[in-house]
Amino acid sequence: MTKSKVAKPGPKRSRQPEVTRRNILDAALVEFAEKGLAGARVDEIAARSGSNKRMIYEYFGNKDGLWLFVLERAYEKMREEEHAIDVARMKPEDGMRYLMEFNFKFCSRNPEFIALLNAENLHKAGFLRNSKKIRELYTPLLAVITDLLERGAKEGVFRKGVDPVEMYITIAALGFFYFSNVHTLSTIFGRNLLGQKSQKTRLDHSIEVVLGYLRP
Amino acid sequence: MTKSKVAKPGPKRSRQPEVTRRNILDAALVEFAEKGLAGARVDEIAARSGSNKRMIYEYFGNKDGLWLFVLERAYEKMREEEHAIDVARMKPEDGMRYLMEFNFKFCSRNPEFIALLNAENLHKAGFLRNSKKIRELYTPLLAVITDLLERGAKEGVFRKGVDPVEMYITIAALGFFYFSNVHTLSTIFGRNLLGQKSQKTRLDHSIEVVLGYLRP
Amino acid sequence: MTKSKVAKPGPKRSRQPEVTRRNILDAALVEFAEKGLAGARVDEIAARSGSNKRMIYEYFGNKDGLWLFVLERAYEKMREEEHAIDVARMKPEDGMRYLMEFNFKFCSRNPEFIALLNAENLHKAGFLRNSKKIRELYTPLLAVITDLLERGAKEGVFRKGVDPVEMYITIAALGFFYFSNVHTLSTIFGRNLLGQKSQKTRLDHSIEVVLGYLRP
Amino acid sequence: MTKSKVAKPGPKRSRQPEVTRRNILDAALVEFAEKGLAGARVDEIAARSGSNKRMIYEYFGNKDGLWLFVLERAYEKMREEEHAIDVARMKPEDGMRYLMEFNFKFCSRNPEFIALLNAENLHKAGFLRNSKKIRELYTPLLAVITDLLERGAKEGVFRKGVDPVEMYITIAALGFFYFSNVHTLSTIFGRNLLGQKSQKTRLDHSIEVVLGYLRP
DNA sequence: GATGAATGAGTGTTCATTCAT
DNA sequence: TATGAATGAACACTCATTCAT
Repeated sequence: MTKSKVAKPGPKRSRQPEVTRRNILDAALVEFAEKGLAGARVDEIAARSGSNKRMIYEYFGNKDGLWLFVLERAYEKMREEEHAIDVARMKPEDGMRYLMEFNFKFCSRNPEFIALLNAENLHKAGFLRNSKKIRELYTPLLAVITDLLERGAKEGVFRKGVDPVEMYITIAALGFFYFSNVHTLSTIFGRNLLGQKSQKTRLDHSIEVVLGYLRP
Repeated sequence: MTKSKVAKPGPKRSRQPEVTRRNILDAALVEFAEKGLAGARVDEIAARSGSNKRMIYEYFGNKDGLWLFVLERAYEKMREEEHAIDVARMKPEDGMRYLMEFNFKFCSRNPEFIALLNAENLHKAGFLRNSKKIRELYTPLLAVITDLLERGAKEGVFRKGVDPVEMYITIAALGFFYFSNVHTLSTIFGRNLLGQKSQKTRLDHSIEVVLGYLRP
Repeated sequence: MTKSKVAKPGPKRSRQPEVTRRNILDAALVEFAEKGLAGARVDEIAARSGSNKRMIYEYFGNKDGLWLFVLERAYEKMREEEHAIDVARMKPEDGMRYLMEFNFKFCSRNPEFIALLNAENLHKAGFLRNSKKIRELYTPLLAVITDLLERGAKEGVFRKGVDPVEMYITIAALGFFYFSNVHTLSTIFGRNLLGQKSQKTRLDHSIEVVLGYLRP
Repeated sequence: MTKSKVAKPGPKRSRQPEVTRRNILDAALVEFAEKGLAGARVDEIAARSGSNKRMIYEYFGNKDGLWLFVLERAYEKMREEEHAIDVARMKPEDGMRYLMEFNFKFCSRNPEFIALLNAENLHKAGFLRNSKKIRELYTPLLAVITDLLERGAKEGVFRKGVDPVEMYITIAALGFFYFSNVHTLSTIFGRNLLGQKSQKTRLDHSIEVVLGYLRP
């Protein structure tokens, strides 16, 4: 186990700040999502990133700073995808269906996002509240929902007077909760709710609940 | 085991195993709910409990063991309250309304339960899966929902063919998600969603969603 | 939020891995020899080494790992010195005399070695058995003894048919036991057996026992 | 010490001070011999003894006090057995043979004694030195050896001028060392030295060494 | 005399963070 | 910019010992 004193040539000194930064963020996302803020290990993030601890402190100040960056990045990603949604020309019912499917599937393929949000809620959104960046990322989904509800009501296919914020929360809940609690639910019901079939059944039911409710 | 004495230990050496045990569990519930498993501190739990660390290890083996006990106790508590629900003689619609209200308000007044469940899901329900005790506590709510759906369908006030498990998840989601994500949602929407008014609005909306969906 | 930390200067960050490592091993040897494995304190070793606890775990994994390294090093040291012995050209009787003296004096000036071996025997050689390194360090003394016995027998100055392994154990015993039990023996006999004179008397006697036995 | 009572304590509350005392000492001997003073656990001793910790402190003051009692008892036992030796009427050579066999076999069947003595030497015989009781138990073996050497010399079968104390140490060494270091030796030589055959070979060799040396 | 709950000072180990190179 | 050795505070957990019953 004797370590040589010879100065090592440095096998992978990348000297690519942006790459290093991104590698750290990627590694941190995984680690934080797996273990939460308190459970995550800076050493582990450094190892996973292929970089080293010093760089984490260089770029992000400290563990908490890194957490904030990861959180901001996760929100950005979601918002970017949400922006891609265009239901303006869809029929209200189709639009709502599409939108719920998007939300459901986003949760399905981004379990880290779920974990991150739950952790952030554990901290009473302390980081989020201090992030100007995130507060500015007002969810565009709300605008889309508002538009759909208004058009639906005007066309007589949706009931009137539905509050868009409540509708938003309901839609979010129907997707998020399932994946957020999938392990405890699977355990209690004795089924693997992450299976393809279970997910489809769940999505169909959710859509039916919302559309059933919206019908006048 | 005498439980006649008050929970607060005397000046020193109270010598009441059951009381000590309970005090530790109470303190642990608070600490775990506030900081999660990794973030919780055994020292802090000991201090809060008015006892000392050694007793924690005496009664619960280690931190993980304590976590499991706290989790089991939280589930038990919920199940006990659920058992008290009797909607057998209510009209299906009233029963459903009552049941949703119960679920919503349980989440509202037991934020620790929310935090605990989220943390347990972070661990992929690893503890839950190993707890025979909890697995046996099959949620009685499911039976109640099944009964309501059947009676409602028979009486023609509810649509037919609704899967009780899906219905259960939907109801749970509509209550749990709101309180689970209340801090991030409050931050993003810039309102205090924990206010009485917001809660009432939310509950009313949720009930309306479910009943609107169920109407044939 | 995660941990409150204050930056302290720290007077000496030597940054010399090999030196740090060695300092730890040196300190550990003393501490282990003085108090055994269970009685030794990692804190104490860190303090004596002039380094800190974290480095111990960095280099040796844990207390047991450190013990193993110390043990291995002690064996290596003995083996190195043993290698320096060259009795090939000495007359058998002189060679045997020299060899016993070496063994006796090695024990005399390496009391830590004695303590270490006794502790390891308390653990039923559990660490030794798992150390590939040590098992490979087959004692060269045995080869030397074998050669002496053979030459002596051939030359007619030593009795024939003496088992080298038994001879080895006898020689080892006559040196090791004295120093291993010197404190209890001194107490019981009411003399300081560590004195120069006592040691000389003892060595002379031991040599005489072996040579007396070996004479045909 | 009354030995009339049966060793088995009652199901609970035995109210037999002497029995409790003895059970504790028995348990402590095993625990101390297995793990040394520092490594032994008071809890474990209490559990093994079938009694409880309070009694240990009642009877022996503290852990160190218990150690001293165990040590004294071990010495007493050895001295009692040594007293049973009667070689006064044996021929010197037979006497010496018998005595070495006794010593060897005593070590063989009392490994706890070995462990205890080694531990005590680790502490530089600190406890022994403070035990008036033990210091008074001057080894009777020495007298026996002196007698044998004198008779042997007078009869012309043993060499003259052999120091009895040196002879005592040599004999002790030849028995004690083998069992004291049996695990490390077994590991290094790759044989189980505790086997019947190995022991016999060893004893025969030891006797031959001493007798070979003593012959004029 | 006996029991076992209670205690506080450790004890090995891990962590986020800093600094020399 | 990059590296990884170094640090001390904290962490989970253990121990000998005491005390109420």
